[in-house]
Parts: sequence; structure tokens; C-alpha cells
Amino acid sequence: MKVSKDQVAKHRAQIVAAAGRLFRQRGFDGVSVAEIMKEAGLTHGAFYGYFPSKEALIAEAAAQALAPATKYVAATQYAGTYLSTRHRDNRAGGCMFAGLGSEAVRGSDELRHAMTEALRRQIDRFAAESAGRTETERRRAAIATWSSMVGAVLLARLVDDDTLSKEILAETRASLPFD
Amino acid sequence: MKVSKDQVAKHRAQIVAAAGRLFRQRGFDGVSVAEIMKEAGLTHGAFYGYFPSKEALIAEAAAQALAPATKYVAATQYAGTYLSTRHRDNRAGGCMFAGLGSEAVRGSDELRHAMTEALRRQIDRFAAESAGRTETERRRAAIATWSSMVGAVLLARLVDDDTLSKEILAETRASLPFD
DNA sequence: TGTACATCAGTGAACGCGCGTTCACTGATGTAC
DNA sequence: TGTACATCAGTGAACGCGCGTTCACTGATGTAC
Repeated sequence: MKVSKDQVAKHRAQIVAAAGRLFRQRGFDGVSVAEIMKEAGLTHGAFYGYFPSKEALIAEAAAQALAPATKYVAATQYAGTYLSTRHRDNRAGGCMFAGLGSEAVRGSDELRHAMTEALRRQIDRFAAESAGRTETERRRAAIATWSSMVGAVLLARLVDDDTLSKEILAETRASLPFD
Repeated sequence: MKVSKDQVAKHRAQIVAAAGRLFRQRGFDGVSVAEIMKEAGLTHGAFYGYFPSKEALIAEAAAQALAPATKYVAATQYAGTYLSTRHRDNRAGGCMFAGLGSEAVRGSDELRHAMTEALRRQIDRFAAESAGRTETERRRAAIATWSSMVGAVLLARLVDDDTLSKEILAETRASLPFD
């Protein structure tokens, strides 16, 4: 059954969005094409009309999940939200680096490139708002800040003790060079 | 063909060691039981004489890879080695948190517990050598340090630009509260 | 110490299963008149 | 504007494959005498 062009565009967006959520929640290998299509409201057979392979969808879903936020948020506020239990518990809608980092290392060139460019943007953004007299100092602070934020959310999610988990988030937050 | 008790112990150790290397290199889902057994010098059928399931092997291989180093290394030196290109490029023998973190989040309770206890040890160890007047300050520094180290190695491995990768390692190193 | 035999670690074929992917078919869309 | 038909998005059965796991069998080990 053919479907209108509007529907096609809508379906494509639904597939990419569902993939973005499911991949972050359960990992690239932990989600099947059939599950993604079901979540998008379609059957698995339609998938290959939209993407040549699962790997191609991974690259596109990642690119979308890595896209910069549309509205400006100050770095301090961003860090606070990032290092919250809300973000920790929202893997499906959370940061790609913390959620899929160790799997993405073994991913396609396209995926790694998209993540590299997103990381560059994050570093530049943080450098602009970091403390430090020189550009070098501000860039250093931005890199260290971003490393510790990604590491902290990863560790906070990994740990099986909620007290330690919250401590990791709070103490990492307290040690950032903002404010 | 039966084999001596010494051989059995040796084979078990070989399986666990091979699993530790392969899992860190290619991820839990990226390595089959048959590959691990081949790397250990056996055939896949013998596996279930040693472990009840792949998941059980994951827990044991992780516990071994997380075991504290036998000889003492000062935190400063440890951080330098950790944030080196050598460690970045040695996934098979490297840190479990950076190498398997985002997959371990979805792992078994046993795996997550083993990683939690290993993390506690790392934090305590770093706190003892961190700068800071109070215990609270030293513990905060230890948590932030460990978060940034794990995050930095993860990001350095992910990035497809060697210059940026080295910069992440070097600048994270430069921002640690040691020296 | 030497021999006979029970034990059991290892082998490799086989299992059921879920995966990514393909394809013949269906029927709504949208174009040509 | 209304009708006839070509297009093509979506369906669901089917494919080959590799996976984790099982099992009947083999033959070296190590024990009992």
C-alpha cells in the first residue's frame, strides 16, 4: 500500500527518532531492525526502502542525536543538567558519548566522524565560557570539563549503589571550573 | 580425551585471560564463545565444562581484569600511564571502565557490582594521594580525577583525528590535581 | 611397581533461535488524459 | 473535474548465517588392586 509523500517523510523521521532512543537505551547490538520499525509504527520489511543497512541507520540516528541544541543554554546550567540524576536515568534521551561511547569506538568511520565533529563543537562551546586567562587555558579547561562530565555520567550509570552514583555526579559538578 | 588437573587449571586461566582481552577489544557482544575458546587453544564444546554460560564468563573475566595491580604505583605516575597513547591504543589490556563502560551499564548485576567495588577502590586510592585540606576535598578530587581520566580515554579512542585525540589526553593530564 | 578400568576433559556435529536482509505481492497515491 | 492506470511504500513470508548451547562419543588420566 503506497503512502503519501508527507507520510514517507514522517515515517523516515519516526524511524530515525526511534533508533536514536532505542540505540541509546540498549546499545547498537541490543536493538534489532524489526524492533526499531515496530517502535516507528511499521513492519521490518519497509526498512530497506529507507536505509541501505542497519549501519547506515546507526550513522544517521547518531548524527541526529548529536545535533546541537536549538536554544542557547549557559555552560554552567548545561553542566548542571548533564550531571543530574534525571540525565543519568534518561539513557534513551541522553548524551551519545556517555551512552554509546565504548561501543562507538568500534563503530563505522562515519559514526566516529560524526561524534568527533560533535565533540569539537562541545569543546569550543565550553572553551568560550571557561575560566582562564589565555585561550590555551580555557581550551584545556573545556577538554577536562567535558571528559569529566562524560566519565561521571558513565560511572554514575554503571554503579549499583545509588549513594555512590549521586556522589559521583555531585562531586564532579562541584569540581568544574565554572561559577 | 581427559587432561591432567594442572592442565584443567591452566585451561581455565587461559579462557578467562582470552575473554578479558577479547571482550575489552571488541565488546561483550562482539566476541563469540567459540572465538574465546579458540584463542585459549580449545574448541567451543569444552566451554560448558568450565562455565554455565557466556554471561558467567563475562562476570569472571571482568572481575579478573578489575583486580588491583599487585605492585604499588603513585597516583601521579598511574595517571600519566593511564592518559597515554599506549593505553589508548591498548584496548585489549586497558581499563575496563573506558573500554566496556557503556556496555557494562546494561550488563548483569554481578558485572556491575564487580565494577562498583573496583571503582570504590580506585576512588579511595586516589583520595589518599589527592591535594586538599579536608577528607571531603580529597575525595571530591579523587572522584573528579577518575571521572575525567575515564572520560578522556573514552573520547581519545573515539575521535578519528589523532591530533585532537592526543590533545584530549594531554590536556586532561595537565588539569589533574596532582604535582 | 605394574595392570585393568572407571572417570571425565575435550571434540565436533547438531540444535533452535534471532538476526539482517530479500522479495513477491498488495493496494493507496498521484498523474495523464 | 472525473476516470484509468502506472507507481511505489508497506507487508509478511522466507533466506542464509552465526550465535549460545547441548550431547554422544573419544581417549588420556589417575585410581584400585
